[in-house]
Amino acid sequence: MSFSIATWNINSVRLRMPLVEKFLAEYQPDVLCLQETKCPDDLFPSKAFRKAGYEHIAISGQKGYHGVATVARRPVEVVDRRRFCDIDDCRHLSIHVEAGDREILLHNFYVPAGGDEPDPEINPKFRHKLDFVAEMHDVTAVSGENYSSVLVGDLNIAPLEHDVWSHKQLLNVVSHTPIETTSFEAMREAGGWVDLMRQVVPPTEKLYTWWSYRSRDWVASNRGRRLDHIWSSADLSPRLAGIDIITEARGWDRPSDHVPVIARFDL
DNA sequence: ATGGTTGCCAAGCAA
Repeated sequence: MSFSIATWNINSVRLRMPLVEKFLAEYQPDVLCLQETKCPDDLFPSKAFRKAGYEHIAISGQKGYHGVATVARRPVEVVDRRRFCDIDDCRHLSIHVEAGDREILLHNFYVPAGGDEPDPEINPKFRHKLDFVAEMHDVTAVSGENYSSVLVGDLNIAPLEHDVWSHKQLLNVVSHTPIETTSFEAMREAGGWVDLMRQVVPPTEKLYTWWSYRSRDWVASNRGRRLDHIWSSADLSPRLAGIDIITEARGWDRPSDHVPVIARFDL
């Protein structure tokens, strides 16, 4: 059977619910992981999700900032809402979901953006980001005979040279500094995670999931970055049927600055 | 080098 998982930093789920509905109707992923919902749990638009066929909803939200949610067309069981760096931010949610011949442990992450100054000594937000990634080292790709792991989210780091529009010009820009990209890749490899987007698209090819709001014409300038990621345990990688980056969503009315990414599996 | 935009909510802060 086919099974698909989508991830999307929505930048306010309530404001963009019409776009979420459009996306779900058009692409019908089995599971959708959202980040930056900016919505307390009691105000989450559950009704609209149920109406769209996504009756199973796990949320970890707070007022105004951060927040993650995982919605699905089949039952999900919350495994954990982990706190990182001893801060109460809602940046992680993990669930179990049945998919074909196996159970999947699915992590939904919103890694701190890190502020503007890429120096942990003077910028506490950058320090927090580095500490957060360091703490992610013990989030590992657990797998067994009928058990696999997937990790998705807005990880706010573009690790490879062609994950940004200009490697040279972004080397000192938060999201692509060597200290971030090195620890990010080390963390991914230590956890046993496979970068599924790069399994499909060779690292020599440009690949973006985010385009800044601060540009007159995001299409013409095309100064994107790959900040959103889908990783899996090694056993799932041969079952990947494809990756879809829904770039057109950046051009929808009042869009998020991130676009959805979908991984399709044959299970 | 700087400023560019958006969303939170009603002033700046975070991204």
